[in-house]
Parts: sequence; structure tokens; C-alpha cells
Amino acid sequence: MPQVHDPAAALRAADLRVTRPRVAVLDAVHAHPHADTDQIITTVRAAIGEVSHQAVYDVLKALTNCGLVRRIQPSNSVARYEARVGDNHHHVVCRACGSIADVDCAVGETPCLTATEDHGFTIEEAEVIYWGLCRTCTVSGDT
Amino acid sequence: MPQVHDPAAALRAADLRVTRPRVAVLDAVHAHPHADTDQIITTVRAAIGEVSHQAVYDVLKALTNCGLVRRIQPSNSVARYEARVGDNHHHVVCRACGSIADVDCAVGETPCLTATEDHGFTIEEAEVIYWGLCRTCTVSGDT
DNA sequence: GCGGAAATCTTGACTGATTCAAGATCAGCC
DNA sequence: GGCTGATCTTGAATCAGTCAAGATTTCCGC
Repeated sequence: MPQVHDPAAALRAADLRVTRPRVAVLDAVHAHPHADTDQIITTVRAAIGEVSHQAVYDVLKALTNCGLVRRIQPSNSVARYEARVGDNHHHVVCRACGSIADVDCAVGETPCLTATEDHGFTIEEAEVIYWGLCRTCTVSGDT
Repeated sequence: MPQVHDPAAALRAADLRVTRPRVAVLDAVHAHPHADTDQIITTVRAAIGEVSHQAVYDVLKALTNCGLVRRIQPSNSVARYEARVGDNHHHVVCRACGSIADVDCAVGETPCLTATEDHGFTIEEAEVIYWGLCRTCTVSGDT
């Protein structure tokens, strides 16, 4: 049982072949939470040399599908990815600079999952995005 | 005091000039909640004839800025707009067909606004998206 | 009602993230 | 080591949304 992050094992557990690009992408997402695709590509290339952006897109899609990474995409932002999955946490997004931080759920394990009127929808998951200003932007812009 | 939807009055109240495209866009958003830009353009053109897509984008941006409409953009979806603003309601999005429905907040007026750890962020607003399946997709896909 | 100034709209090109497709390459299995 | 299909490379394409310049239109005062 790996206490540390073990990409290869995670990939095998998800029935995905273990390839250098995949391991590198998984590492990159672990190392840079909330990174966008471009940052991930850069990180991956720094780690293992040239990799096509297409490969990174494919890998991210595969990892997202099997639940190894989570894709988040606040409005007016490109897609971002994080490796913290399985727990129920949400995000604060800075309106000014776009930075993202994790927020543990304030209400319970599955917050707000009880919609008052579900219109016949089968609700599986609640995604919460808090909008505000990060500390830096609060200081610099609040004059 | 207009009991009914009065686009011109709303525009004036927001310090925006009253133009045909703006009135038509406002009408379209009122008539079709959660419509995407393309649907809005189509509706507007049906109402007042040819209008450039650029004008619609401009108008939507202006209306969003002044708070007359709200822009929502679930992951893997294009931008959508709705005229129901000011109250605190959220959305259910169908994972299969992308349809959206309104959900009143289950918790209170400003749900989940109390993040346990705000990382120095000044939180202004919480946006909640419920992911699930709409009734139609639940029935057809749940075999 | 008329005229001027500034906001708004039209036209048309452009960007940038993401996707598609075809073929080359590699991981996993025997 | 060799085979097979998944995965990666290459290169082009798509699509929502943006930028920019010039033509119109609204609003305001007269």
C-alpha cells in the first residue's frame, strides 16, 4: 500500500497502460494542483522531453474518465485539473487573478445535495465554486 | 412600477441605452432561460431581423456586467444566460443531455457561503451546480 | 424637431483551447 | 522476442469567443 503517490500503481489499478506520458501527467497534476493544460504540458515536457499536446489531452481525458484526476473549469477559465479526488471538497476562485484554492465542505460530506425541488433530476453530485478575491487581490484592489 | 417584464425600463435603470438589439436580447433571455448564445442570436433575429453576433455578444456582456442577466457556464458547455437574477438559486445540469433546471437553495439565502477555511479569500458568492441526470435521460439510460 | 457627441452596432478577420483523423510506435501478454 | 491493440505523433480543423475599424444610432440640449 503506497503511502506516497505512485502513478504506475494508480494507472494499473485503473486498467490503464503505464506509459511515460501518463506517469508524467499524473506527476504534474499531483505537483501542481489546479494547473491548466498548458502548465501541465510544460511540466510534463520538462520531466520527460517532448510530448505532443494531443497526448496530454488524451491522457487527461483518460485520467478524468477513470477518476484519477478531477477536471474543474470555472467560468472564463480554461480547464484545470487536480489530483485530489474522492473527498468532497470545493474551490474558491479569485475573480481578479483566477487563482484557485481548495475548500473543505462547510456543511457536511455531501453539501447542498438536497435540492428542494429536483425537477425529476437524479442528482449525483454537487459542485460548489466560491467566487471572491484572494488575499493579494483584496489588498491591492480594495482602495 | 412594472409588474411585467419591461426591458426598456430595466435598461434605463442600469444606465444603458435602449436599443432594439438590447431589448430583443433581454426578451430572448427572459423567454428562454438557460439559452446559449446561439439560441439567443436566433431568437433575437426572429424578433427584429438581422443582428450581428458581435452585437449580441456585446449586449450579453453589458447586461451581465450590470447584473440584468446572469451568465452560467457548466463544464463542457458553452456560455448560457438567464434573466433570473438577485435571488439565490442554483442549477441542476444533466450529464447526458446538458439540460439545465433551476433549483432553489436548500440551505438558506446564501448557502454554503461559510467556507471552513477560506485561505485568505474574501468570498462574495457561492455558485452551486448539481450534476445528475434529467428525468428523460434517467429513464432512457438506466437499463 | 434638430444637431452633435459618444455609445453602440456591423463587418470581417483573428485567436486560442480543444478536437479529429491517420499513421507510427510502444506496453503488455504469450 | 514477437504480436496486437492501445497509445502517441503529426498536422489539420473546429468552434466559441474576441479584436478592431468604421458606420449608425441613441440620447441630450436647444
